[in-house]
Amino acid sequence: MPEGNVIHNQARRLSRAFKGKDVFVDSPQGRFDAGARQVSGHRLTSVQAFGKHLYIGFDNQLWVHVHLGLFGKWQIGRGQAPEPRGLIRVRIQSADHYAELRGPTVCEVLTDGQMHQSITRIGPDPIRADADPSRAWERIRKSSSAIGSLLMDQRVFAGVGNIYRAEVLFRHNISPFRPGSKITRAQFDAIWADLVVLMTHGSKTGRIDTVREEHGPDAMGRAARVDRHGGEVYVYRRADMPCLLCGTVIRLADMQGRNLYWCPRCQRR
DNA sequence: AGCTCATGGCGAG
DNA sequence: TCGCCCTGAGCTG
Repeated sequence: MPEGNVIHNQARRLSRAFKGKDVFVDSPQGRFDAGARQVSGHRLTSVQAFGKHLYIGFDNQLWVHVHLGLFGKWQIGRGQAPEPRGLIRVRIQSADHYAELRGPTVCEVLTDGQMHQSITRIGPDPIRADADPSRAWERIRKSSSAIGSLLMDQRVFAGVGNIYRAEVLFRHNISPFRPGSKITRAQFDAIWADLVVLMTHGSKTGRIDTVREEHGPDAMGRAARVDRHGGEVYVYRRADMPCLLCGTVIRLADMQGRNLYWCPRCQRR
């Protein structure tokens, strides 16, 4: 259940384990048999992350494109792969590592042309050095949609998910309901710069920590929330608990089918 | 055993 | 906006 930071983290780990190696690829579950056959036995040449999308390249000019969706999970280990347990869509094995993929929403083989076509549909990714934030700004400044929606739109901010959305808006005192057109250039620049720092950090740790040092464990005499995913956050999954900065009860609403958390006092329209 | 929930995204209406 | 797809964990009985 990953946001872009986790995909980048896994891309690095997959690269370290398999890049430059001849790999055996199969699908114990069977749903990716045909795809696995197209790349198995080939040298794995590249692992790229764009937002929440992962592309694994092989020396026959084919890519395996993976999107984990809400349930997908990679498990990477050293040594021999264990007996398959549960539903394993894809398994990659080299002489000394193995990786298991479960529950992805997308798992498909792409040609080189299709892969490049695919990445043009993905917006700028704050974790990538080659990202162009002006593409995001151009969409936001003329949009009447709520900024809370725009942050979740992968054509606007690639890799931002429900946790970063809630947390970055809290950090900038912006209501998730404010329309994109009411976001100033300075606010956008600050949000983007913050996402670069937060998400790059998150890609190294594999978790999402957003609480500023000065608001650490003793803010208002309350411990900052350590969420189930392992990171320390201000508002995410803290509905009905007091805001760490002002004590107001954190609110929960449904925004396009996803849980939205915010502090109605700290975050202004 | 069965239900609910989750860091996502798509297509139908 | 809704329903549906993907899987497993953590409850409840």
